[in-house]
Amino acid sequence: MAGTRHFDTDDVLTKATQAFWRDGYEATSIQTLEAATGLGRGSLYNAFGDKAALFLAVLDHYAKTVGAAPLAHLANADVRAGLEAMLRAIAARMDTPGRPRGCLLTNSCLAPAGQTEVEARIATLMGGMQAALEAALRRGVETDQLASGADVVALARFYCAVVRGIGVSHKAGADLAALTSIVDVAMRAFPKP
Amino acid sequence: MAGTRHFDTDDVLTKATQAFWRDGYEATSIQTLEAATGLGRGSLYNAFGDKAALFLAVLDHYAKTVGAAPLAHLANADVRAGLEAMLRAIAARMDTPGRPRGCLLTNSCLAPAGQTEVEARIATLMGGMQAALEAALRRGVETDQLASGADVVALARFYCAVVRGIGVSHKAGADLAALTSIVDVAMRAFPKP
DNA sequence: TCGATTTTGTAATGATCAGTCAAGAATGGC
DNA sequence: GCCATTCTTGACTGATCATTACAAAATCGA
Repeated sequence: MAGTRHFDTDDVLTKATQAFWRDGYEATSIQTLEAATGLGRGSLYNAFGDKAALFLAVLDHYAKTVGAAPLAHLANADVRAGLEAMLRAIAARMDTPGRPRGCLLTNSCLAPAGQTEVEARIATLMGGMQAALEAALRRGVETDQLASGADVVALARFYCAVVRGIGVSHKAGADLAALTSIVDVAMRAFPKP
Repeated sequence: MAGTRHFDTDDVLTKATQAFWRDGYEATSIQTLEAATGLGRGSLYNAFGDKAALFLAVLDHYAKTVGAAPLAHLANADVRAGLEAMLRAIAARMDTPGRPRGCLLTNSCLAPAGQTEVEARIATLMGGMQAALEAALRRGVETDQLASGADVVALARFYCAVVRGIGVSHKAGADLAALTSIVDVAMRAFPKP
């Protein structure tokens, strides 16, 4: 029953992402991944390498799909509106039923396996979001939507922290109404032009 | 070498807290706890029960010591000043060298132990902080420091999320300057009287 | 001083973990 | 149609895990 690959890599990564997202890196065993993906042990090791390498592939896949989607709102010409839309999109998507709770990156950031490479990748991917926020805010300064003295780095750090706080709150059981009320208050920290 | 207890319960709990805080519930083995506390396997099981029961004791010990300390600032008559002092104290304490990164409760919430009793305890302890914030903010409304229409529940949720976001940011590598800049921005969301 | 009780150290248990390996099976190039 | 290559399967390995059982040792009440 072999010779050519029996599965689609993206599909397997999506299923593996669900498993890691739901249970965390350490609590997700190879056996769990076999059941989640439908692949055998050997196929997983043959296609992705060891568990840490598979997790790195999962992190990248998550960042490209789930993580990147809300960032598109930052392209809005109105920086404040774009930021708010991004936050609301993040809150709304978290609430979709059947989806693992919280954010995979945030969850994994706090459950390090001692794998330095994994920690570095998480830091890189998280830094990407902060960089995107900084870029959008800097554009806001250039277009006079924010005062020229606005501390865009501090603002980016803050809204990054809010996103992470929303992830933790959701993981801890918060519902959509609670998450959106956090967004409401967070937007009051946005500086006037 | 036995007959009477050779250790102080609080001291052992403090050492066990460090271990769980640093590595997380699952990554902390009984062997690690033996080394961290200086106790043998038998003593640990005899004194605390199984690993989950020990972790519950650790969570309570953490909440009573590390977690409760910053909340004292909320007793300030000036609600806004008390809240800001609490946030700054949390940020400052996180930065102390040698201390495990992040917040034990937040870390444990995101890296679930699979034990429902543990998860329930974490939710309870986290809820305690939100309740303390709500009480302080409600007092602010009663003393006309906040407008009577202020949504104290939403504000409490928001500042709770900020604290969690600060914890994640610190775990992810943020330094004291970064954490305090998050506090600076967060305080701008506090409503004017 | 002596027996009952509690604590401690150590060894052993069964389960589960990540990772490996050899053999079988199906494909593609020729 | 055949061979080399690639993929899958399933059993296996050694390590580590939490937990228990048991015996030695030390204290306390009498």
